[in-house]
Amino acid sequence: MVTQALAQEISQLEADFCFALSDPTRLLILYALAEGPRNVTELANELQVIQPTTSRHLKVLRERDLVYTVRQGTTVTYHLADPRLIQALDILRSVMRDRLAHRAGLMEEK
Amino acid sequence: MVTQALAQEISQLEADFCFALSDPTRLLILYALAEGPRNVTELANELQVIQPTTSRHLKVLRERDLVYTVRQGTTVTYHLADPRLIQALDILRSVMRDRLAHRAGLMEEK
DNA sequence: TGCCTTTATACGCATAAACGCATATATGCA
DNA sequence: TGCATATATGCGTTTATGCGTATAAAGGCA
Repeated sequence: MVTQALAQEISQLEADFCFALSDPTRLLILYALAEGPRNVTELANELQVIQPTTSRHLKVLRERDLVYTVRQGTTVTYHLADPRLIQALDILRSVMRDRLAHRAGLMEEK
Repeated sequence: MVTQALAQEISQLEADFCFALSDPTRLLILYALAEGPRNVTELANELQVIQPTTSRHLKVLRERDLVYTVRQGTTVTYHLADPRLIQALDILRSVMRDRLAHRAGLMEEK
């Protein structure tokens, strides 16, 4: 089937997209940017992560267009590319909460 | 702040949750299960992935409670744990589509 | 018990990710 | 040009991941 190869290709792209979400620091960056644009130094201070590490995480997000940048002199301000990212993350978070609660409930019964 | 440590812990959990979504085969498994429960052999055949690999991916999903299992004799049927997972993935997919279209538009202009 | 089917896991290999450190690059300004 | 600030990257090390092969474990049934 042609559709099989296509589905695999789309899944590859989507997995790569999700990969960007699979790091706690990157998630914190996205949540911070959801409240407003930040430059690299601000993010590093806010998240208590050293600047090179922050910059590298931002690169991962930037390469996948989850964030975009605006240069103002020497500072680079990062913006969340799409608020729906937060919407999707919130859904995942509530699913996760329910799954954890369900698991905790199972533990009590035993 | 106490909230800082808490936010980091939640982000760690959420990142771990997202990690399960960061592999194309696992995404295809979730989409397949969204159409109905499947056992391991069925999934392996459907996705053209050998059985041990399929089983390993299912373990990743199972450990995070994205899927749950029902045993019937020797066969183990996997179920999607929460339809909202697909909802979140669909949102991510549409964000991704828009980002790719945006990127393609930028390339044309050049 | 012994065999068959289904599913899970151990092992080894190749590859990729994350991080800290040092350093390079870019921009503004004196 | 020279210096300072802000950001990005190269490098080496440690750790994690994905995969194929072989094999183990679990359950049904003769």
